[in-house]
Amino acid sequence: MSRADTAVILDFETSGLSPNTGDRAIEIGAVKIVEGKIVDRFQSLINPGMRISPFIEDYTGISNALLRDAPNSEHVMTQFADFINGFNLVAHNASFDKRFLDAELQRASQDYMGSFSCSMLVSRRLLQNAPNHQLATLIRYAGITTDGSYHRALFDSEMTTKLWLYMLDDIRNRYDIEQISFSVLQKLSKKTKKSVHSFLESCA
DNA sequence: TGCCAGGCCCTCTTTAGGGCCTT
Repeated sequence: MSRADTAVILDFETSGLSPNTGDRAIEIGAVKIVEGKIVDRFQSLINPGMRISPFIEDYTGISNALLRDAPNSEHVMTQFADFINGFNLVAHNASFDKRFLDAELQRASQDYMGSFSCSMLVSRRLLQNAPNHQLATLIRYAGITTDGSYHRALFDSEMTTKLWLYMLDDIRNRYDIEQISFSVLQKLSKKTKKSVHSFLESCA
């Protein structure tokens, strides 16, 4: 059984919303957890080979001047493929990060074997009383302290990691499940809101 | 020329529309 508390939690900053319309990754951050403990981190700016918009400069705080001297995608993604090797992956709104991960890895002729789970989909099932399911809102809702700025890749992946571990604890405490498998979290995302409780009780 | 993401989820649904979430 592969454990839900052993994974790489990642986050991309990008030039826009879709690699299909020419957008590129400009920063990647990731946290590696093994049995609930942080064992490694990964962070790098990525030179996208194009100028990013003033909106993205403002949104992320990452400037064109910073990116000019950053390593290219092939270099960064080759290192990152090694970092995630053998691990399952988590991201907040994973469908977004998966699209960029796939596109940037392909450029570097790299691949990965792990499966993806989405902290946002899990939170929609588990934290149904949260005001919304934006990462920053969920962090506040969970009472997790912060000491940095959102919209940077490593900080967001650190926050997603804390949220992920908070939700695993929540499941353990509420449903008395000793060990949660990664596949249970993936299945949880596909349950209807109403069926979450009975599903988790059946896992206990 | 004009437009430009896409997957998930809810509901006034399923022959669809619109909000959420990510940058």
